[in-house]
Amino acid sequence: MAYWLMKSEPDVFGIDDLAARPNQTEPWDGVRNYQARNFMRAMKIGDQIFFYHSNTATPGIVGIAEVVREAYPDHTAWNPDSKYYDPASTPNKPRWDMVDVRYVRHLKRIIPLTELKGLEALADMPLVRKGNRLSVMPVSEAHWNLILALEDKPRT
DNA sequence: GCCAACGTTGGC
DNA sequence: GCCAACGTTGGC
Repeated sequence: MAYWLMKSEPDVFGIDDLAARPNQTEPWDGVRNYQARNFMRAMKIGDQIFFYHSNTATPGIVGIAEVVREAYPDHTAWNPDSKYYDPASTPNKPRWDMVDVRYVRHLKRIIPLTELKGLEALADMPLVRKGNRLSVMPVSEAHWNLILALEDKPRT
């Protein structure tokens, strides 16, 4: 089993929105970056995901989700009315994929980006590197466990 | 709202 | 294939 981190803007679709969906499940559509898409293609059912809130007052990891359907074509790319429309993608030759993710739980507290940046052990995590804009990224098992342990610790 | 960093596009 | 211009991300 692998671990991932996926970013979303809470004003658009936050973890509370995921928890409120039927079956607490939602297709992760709208990814229009090749690197992020390729990571989604590598996801397997049961993989665990850190749900990250970006573009908000306190960006950080807020909860956990899991993969319940592996990569399949993102049909929003074919819809001219969608803000994710990409005329280069067609049903015969889909360019973009998505996965379905299901809510698992909120973390006991938000783990803010500022706190993650302060941890030497996470220095090589793409998330904390300057200028990183990847919206989907792998998380090593060591990092996953380290970050999970933070939710029971008071902020340092 | 600003703007640094980065990915993509398209002219040549 | 290069690279300038442009658009987007996302922290602050």
